[in-house]
Amino acid sequence: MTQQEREQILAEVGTDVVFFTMRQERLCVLLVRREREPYGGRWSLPGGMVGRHETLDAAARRMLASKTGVEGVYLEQLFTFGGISRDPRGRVVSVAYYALVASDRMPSVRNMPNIAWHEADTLPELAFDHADMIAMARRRLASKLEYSTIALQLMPEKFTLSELQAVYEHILGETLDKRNFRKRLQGLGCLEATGEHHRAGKHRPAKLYRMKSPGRVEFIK
Amino acid sequence: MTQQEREQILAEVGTDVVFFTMRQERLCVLLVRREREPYGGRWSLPGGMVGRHETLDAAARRMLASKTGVEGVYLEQLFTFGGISRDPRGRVVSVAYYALVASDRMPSVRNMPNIAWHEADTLPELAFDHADMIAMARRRLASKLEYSTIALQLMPEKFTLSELQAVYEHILGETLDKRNFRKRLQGLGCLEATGEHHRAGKHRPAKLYRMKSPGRVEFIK
DNA sequence: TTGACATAGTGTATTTTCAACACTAACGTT
DNA sequence: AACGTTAGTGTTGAAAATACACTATGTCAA
Repeated sequence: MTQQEREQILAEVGTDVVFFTMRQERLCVLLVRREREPYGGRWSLPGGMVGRHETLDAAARRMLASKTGVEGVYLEQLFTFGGISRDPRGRVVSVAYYALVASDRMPSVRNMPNIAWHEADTLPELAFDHADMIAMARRRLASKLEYSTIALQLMPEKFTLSELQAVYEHILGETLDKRNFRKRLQGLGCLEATGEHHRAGKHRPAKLYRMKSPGRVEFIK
Repeated sequence: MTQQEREQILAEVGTDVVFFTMRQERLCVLLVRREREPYGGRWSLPGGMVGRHETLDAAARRMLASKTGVEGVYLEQLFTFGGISRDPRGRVVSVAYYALVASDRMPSVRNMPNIAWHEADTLPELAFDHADMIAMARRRLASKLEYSTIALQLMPEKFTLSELQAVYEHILGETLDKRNFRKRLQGLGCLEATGEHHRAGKHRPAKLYRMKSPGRVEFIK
């Protein structure tokens, strides 16, 4: 392989992260407003180039930490996007990730006008192929709800079963039967009651639960 | 970003393809013997660098075509491997794919001593992180058997239900009940009897089936 | 204090799906 | 014609998923 050929095939490798959280029972995605061209002014996913001495996972975590300061969240490789013209500046292959953060660990993005949580159902026009990435991440998330405990990564430390059900319903886009839902989730054996109660209005307080092994995602069935 | 920083983050992007077929009821993987260092003499997956003006999928298909001549096979992105030291020559990020080819379209690799099909159960020591790629591809293939018709991509144009069952059993590593298997597969509605029969020994001939939509992989249930 | 309201919490009956299981059919061979 | 070998076929019981409605416990206001 000549040096010239070698130049030919070098590319930039980036990562973009679809960062989900729940806010007011809505699934939200963290977006960053681009300052420069291309797509100046448009919203985009947090992302950037992978360092020469950095793994892909580490790069994705760095993207999150640099924009939000959060660490230790659930992160999973999603898909690698390699369209030839996906970045008008040149060939950039992007390894997309998705991440989940519990709503109580969700970083504040106030005072940062160029970083904001957007409802996943009503996204603005996005830069690059980021809309495709988000769509794929949503599909992956929804399908993982069916066979893993991944939804718990979106919950705060303590939560009620009704809140958990609302998360499932919102992501799946369908309503679930309350009794069947509770039977199934409690049957998994990865939740425990805290003994505390959550008072939220003029009605019966709800029991608070927590994960037995926070951070652990289990496959079920 | 300075030019120097830009150099820092350029990487080579390659693809490696885990190419499966069935031979004598065994799952096999196409391997290529490396001629040069590193890992000179070891077996490796067919792979190479992604061209500057080539999508990732196209690159993966090119790897297959250049080694085997086959085209139009089932191909799916598997995972992107980005370990820092996975290639001792320098930073190479590899987008791994896996591919399936029907046994009757399986290319001949005779007269090519450096290309060979190896049984997936008894692989030699492999170059780079290719053993990880194959292991992941096998897991993915096995799990897709459960919820898609992907196994049909490994079958020749016409096949018997017993042959199909043998493929399932081999990949899943467990025996299946004949009646339940036939009930399920025939119930999918993607097979049709050809009317022909397959004579193979001193016993009752088996009906031959074909896919209604060859090449199409459907999700089930 | 009591009645209205709102959400939490609970069990059973039915349907559907999955799993286990054994014999007859058709061909070749001796 | 009897034997060996694989093809082909239904039923039954168990388990899992689904559908479904009422009581419990708090707040608030009259």
